[in-house]
Amino acid sequence: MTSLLDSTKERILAAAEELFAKTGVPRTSLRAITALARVNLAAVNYHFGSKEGLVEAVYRRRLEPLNKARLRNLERLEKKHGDPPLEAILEAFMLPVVECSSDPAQGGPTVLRLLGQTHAEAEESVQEWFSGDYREVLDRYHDALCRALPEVPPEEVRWRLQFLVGALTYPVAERQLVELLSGETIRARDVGEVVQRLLPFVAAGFRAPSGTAARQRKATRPKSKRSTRSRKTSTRKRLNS
Amino acid sequence: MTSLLDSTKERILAAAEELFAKTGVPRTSLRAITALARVNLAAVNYHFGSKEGLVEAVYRRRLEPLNKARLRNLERLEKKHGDPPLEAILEAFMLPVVECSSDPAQGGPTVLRLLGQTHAEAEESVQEWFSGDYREVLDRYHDALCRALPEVPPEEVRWRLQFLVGALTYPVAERQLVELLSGETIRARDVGEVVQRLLPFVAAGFRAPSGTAARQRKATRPKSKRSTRSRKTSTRKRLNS
DNA sequence: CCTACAATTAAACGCTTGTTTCAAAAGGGC
DNA sequence: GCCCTTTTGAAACAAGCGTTTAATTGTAGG
Repeated sequence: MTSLLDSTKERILAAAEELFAKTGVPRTSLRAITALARVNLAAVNYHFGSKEGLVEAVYRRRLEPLNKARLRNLERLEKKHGDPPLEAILEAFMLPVVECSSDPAQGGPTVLRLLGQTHAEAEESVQEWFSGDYREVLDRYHDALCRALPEVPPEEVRWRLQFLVGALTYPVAERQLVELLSGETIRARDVGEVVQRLLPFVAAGFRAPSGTAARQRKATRPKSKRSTRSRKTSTRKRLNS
Repeated sequence: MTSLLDSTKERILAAAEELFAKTGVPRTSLRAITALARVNLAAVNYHFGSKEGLVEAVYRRRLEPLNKARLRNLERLEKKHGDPPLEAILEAFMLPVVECSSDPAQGGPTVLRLLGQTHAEAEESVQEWFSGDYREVLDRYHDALCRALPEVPPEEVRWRLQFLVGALTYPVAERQLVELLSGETIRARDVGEVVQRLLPFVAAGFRAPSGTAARQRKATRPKSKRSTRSRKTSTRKRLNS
């Protein structure tokens, strides 16, 4: 029983993580992993049972602490304020991503591409357990957000939480693609910058009057002349066609 | 030269699209595709040269019209108003997604999973040409958005455009995952609903005061009345720690 | 009818994949 | 020393992959 930091097991995990993040799980062969980790091919099946077992271990190692940190942050927040303000909640949700991606011991930047691939890869076994942990996180944050936004219907909050996840995951995971698409204009120095820019954006989004239930117009009126209602009807018209 | 609608070529494209969307490109074998399309295995290499050629054709068939529609919408919009209002621009960007996903002839719902996988799959050849067309779209919309939002710095607009793409792509592409995570609470009847809910969200986000430009003004109290401005300083403090 | 080209077919190619086998080496406990 | 368990090692396995070949069929044009 060797619990050294660079044991065979750990080296496999590190190599697999790197290659999974770079080229995706299905395109990464065990031989490429074991070559990079400088271990024997059979070691993967010995330590993890199968490739799928390795995949799950790789994801679990990173996503579990992330979700735990999110829950811990929220708990601490709710202990301080009874009902934390919106920005604090959003920050509690997003900051763990920054933390783990700036700490090499927690995986560094590669983790994020991994996170982004979680959704698309659709690795059956991963999504299974992942949805369990992750769902609890989303539920807890949904509750907190609903208390912070009493004027927004809970169903709408759920949607916006999904929008947040999308807006957070995509630019963070596909940074290189984003940079390619935006030329030199956007160059995220670190994930912290992404979050810092994302926070005001989603905070305002969460506070927006709900599109479906908005008979009320308490919103701050932008300088625009076009009323909020006029575009809505035009939207709905086209959507129903 | 058979240009029938269910020629071998078309049947391959349809089958490939379906399987790519369901299980991803690398996990979909040519044999599975040709079996579903009920054509010979060699037909793929005959008509598309290689698997990569098929992948590119599948993506191109859907994404090219989508991007074209986005450009066309924006053009028409700018002809009507000189500087279109924010919501109209966002709508012009998002609606083509709805249209193509509700029209089976344009691909129907599967297109969206395909779209979502574009980013994660990192299929080399696809991203190459895709980034060309797509970048033009993003650039044009960036210009329009900047004119609609003179108070937001152009760089910030670029970021927010990326957030929009993420928020649009993720729930739309991973609908089944989203539903799994949110239980019965969220059930998107169609993509139109997603867009309809997303529009007010991102519109408010785009209008939010820029987090970076608004350096250290007087800090109002965060607790007071949901002041829009006070949150920024507290955020920055924690992010810099 | 015949020619030429397009399209389809069945079979095989070489290669890579994940996994297994079995023997050798290493690591304590007594 | 020895024994037993854990871990590594090299080699092979069957299965699946994308691709190619070569023979066949289909379909106009002269």
